[in-house]
Amino acid sequence: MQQKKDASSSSSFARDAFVGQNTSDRPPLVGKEIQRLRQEHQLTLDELASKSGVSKSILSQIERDHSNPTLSTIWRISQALKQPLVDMLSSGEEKPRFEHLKVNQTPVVSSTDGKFVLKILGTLGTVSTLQWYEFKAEEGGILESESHGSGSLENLTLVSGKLLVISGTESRELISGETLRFLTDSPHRLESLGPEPAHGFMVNLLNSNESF
Amino acid sequence: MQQKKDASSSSSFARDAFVGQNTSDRPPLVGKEIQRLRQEHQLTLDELASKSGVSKSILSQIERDHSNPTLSTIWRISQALKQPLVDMLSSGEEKPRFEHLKVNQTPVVSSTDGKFVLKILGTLGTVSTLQWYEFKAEEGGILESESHGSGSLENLTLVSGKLLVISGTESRELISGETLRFLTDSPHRLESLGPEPAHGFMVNLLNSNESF
DNA sequence: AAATTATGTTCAAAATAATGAACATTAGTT
DNA sequence: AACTAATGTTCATTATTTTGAACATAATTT
Repeated sequence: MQQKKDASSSSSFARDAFVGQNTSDRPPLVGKEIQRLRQEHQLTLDELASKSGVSKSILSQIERDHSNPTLSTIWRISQALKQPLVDMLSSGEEKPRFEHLKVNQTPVVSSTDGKFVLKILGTLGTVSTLQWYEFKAEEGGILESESHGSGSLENLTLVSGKLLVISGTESRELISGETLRFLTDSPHRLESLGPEPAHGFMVNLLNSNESF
Repeated sequence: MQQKKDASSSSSFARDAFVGQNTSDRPPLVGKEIQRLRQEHQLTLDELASKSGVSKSILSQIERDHSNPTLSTIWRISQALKQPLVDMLSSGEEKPRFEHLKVNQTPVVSSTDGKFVLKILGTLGTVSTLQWYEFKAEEGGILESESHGSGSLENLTLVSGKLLVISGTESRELISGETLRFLTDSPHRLESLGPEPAHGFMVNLLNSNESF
């Protein structure tokens, strides 16, 4: 049965077509976003239609969320607007954009004598493990670490002070502004040489196969 | 006209339905990914059908990429599989372009008037792309950045000063010692509020699917 | 091995997305 | 104000997706 068209089937779409069993949430409404992008590109419906190969009429309906576009259709539109398909779809969804850590929420590790303070700024664990830190160490402050495992990299930047780095049998002395990247597949040690406190950043990549 | 069905319209789909004018690339093939997820959840087609409200037959066809699903359909499936719709779609796309970033995804670090200084401390490119920076900005210094692409994360720690962060429509104010983690899939902007210079550290992960 | 069950695939019908042409509306000109 | 051009919306038709039932196939039980 061909049933009623356009206007009627349109409004029925918005209300009926999406009543799955997830009544709470609904599929992303891409209309607004597509319209925004099209206007940003200074395109008319006709122009976008010819660029994308999607008919003007369905574009009009999609922009007003009166149609439930096909994957292929959304994709052709996203191509014409040079927008990653995924971004277009996620634009509507409200996602947690920010994670704000207050001062006292930042984990701090310090050496036994309190002279070497390490602040854990962040961790990512998807691919391989990544961690980064800020450290401050007064003269004589020492940080001893076990091996982080084969293929682990430590990236150290000294903002101020002087720092002695010993990894395995080798050692280097860092001065303010310098960066050192080294393997941490063996025990290693950082020592603030003073006299001013050492201050810097550190990025650690564990178990990667990154080479340099 | 009802035309040929199933098997025939199926194979015709794969070849014909997608011949837009973007002949080079094609919409993501979600079939494999959906099947993988369904099996991972130990669900049969019948079970997924009743969970999602999408008929078994169309599930079968979608999994074999013999149908061009509707946004609403993909969404209902993604809900049933507890998978963010966006992840499901991007899985098929060739996204492991580990090393090679396209132009529009290359972070534009614009230090406009010299009041905002960004020091690139390091880069790693094996898994996804990782970069980290130190920044210093006197009062009024502004750093404007384009989107770093979908799934990009910026991790900002402020050592001293005051910093205003605007991403999309949201904004946050950071004070000394605080850390902010936010998505950078849209243009964003950092502004030193002064009076003392803002000094901090930034770790950017591009094209990850890390969430928080 | 036949029967039963579980699982996935195809069929005909129904619902709906997509198309091109006609229509409506607004903006700009004479 | 009427005319024209530009842009967006609705209409009738066509093409496809989606559905539920029938069918096919593989796995398990009796």
